[in-house]
Amino acid sequence: MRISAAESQVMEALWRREPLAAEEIFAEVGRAQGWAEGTVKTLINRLLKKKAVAAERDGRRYLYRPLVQRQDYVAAESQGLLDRLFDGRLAPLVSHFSERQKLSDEDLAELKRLIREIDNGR
Amino acid sequence: MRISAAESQVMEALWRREPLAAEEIFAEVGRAQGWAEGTVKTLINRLLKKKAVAAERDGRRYLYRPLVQRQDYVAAESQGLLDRLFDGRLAPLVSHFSERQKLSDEDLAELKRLIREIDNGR
DNA sequence: CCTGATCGTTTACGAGCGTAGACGTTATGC
DNA sequence: GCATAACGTCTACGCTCGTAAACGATCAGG
Repeated sequence: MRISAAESQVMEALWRREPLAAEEIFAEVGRAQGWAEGTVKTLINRLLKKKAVAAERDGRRYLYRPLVQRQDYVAAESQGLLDRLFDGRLAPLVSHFSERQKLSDEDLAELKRLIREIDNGR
Repeated sequence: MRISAAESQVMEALWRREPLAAEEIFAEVGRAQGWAEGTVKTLINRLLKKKAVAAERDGRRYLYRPLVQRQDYVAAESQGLLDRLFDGRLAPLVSHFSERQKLSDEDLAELKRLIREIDNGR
């Protein structure tokens, strides 16, 4: 079951801190997005139905936890993009950004460091 | 104006070869996707309304050309993903894939070559 | 000319999404 | 105990998408 864009905002809040009550989720993301409280409630409910979050009672209210891991969500989204646009390969994506002058010196340095690290681990 | 997933299939066909008639687009992507011809016609029309493709008459039919460039589409999608999930930076994305064992030796080699290239250009 | 094939245009419909109000239930302070 | 505030649940509505059929115009062959 797919997590929509608005829903992912709620998930991000839960991935940052967990568990959260509806009120807290609203404070974390709803307000920033300009959402009414009802909107946040709907999103939470849809995520519950999708089994992306779990609820545990806490007195009069519920506390919510993510069931889907951010890792997995990020992996699915990234792989999807890579498959759709870059033939499933990473290098063309990096290449794309470098061609668009979207690679700062800092990015480049980070990439180098990263690659050295990976090399060391093999 | 956003290009949807199904619509992007049509765009991909036009990016590969241009211009194309509706019939050809259907042959290129519709059939592979298991779409009926009507479906392809709808997609083309929506893309026309979105000004993502242009039509020029060719006898009894139209030939379609992309108005949006693949470069731009890819850039928008990629940047969106990066912003949403990786704080707008490329290195964390690469890092993500390496952590998930999604980097083959080949990928790694390609990345190295790429970085050397970029370095030479600076 | 008329008719059928071939295009494009219009209409349709259910699902998901963004957005949110209405309604119901329950705990709690007076 | 009762009114009220605080939660969660249910209902709603317009829009986009995926999917496609129906309809209408037009060209070509008989």
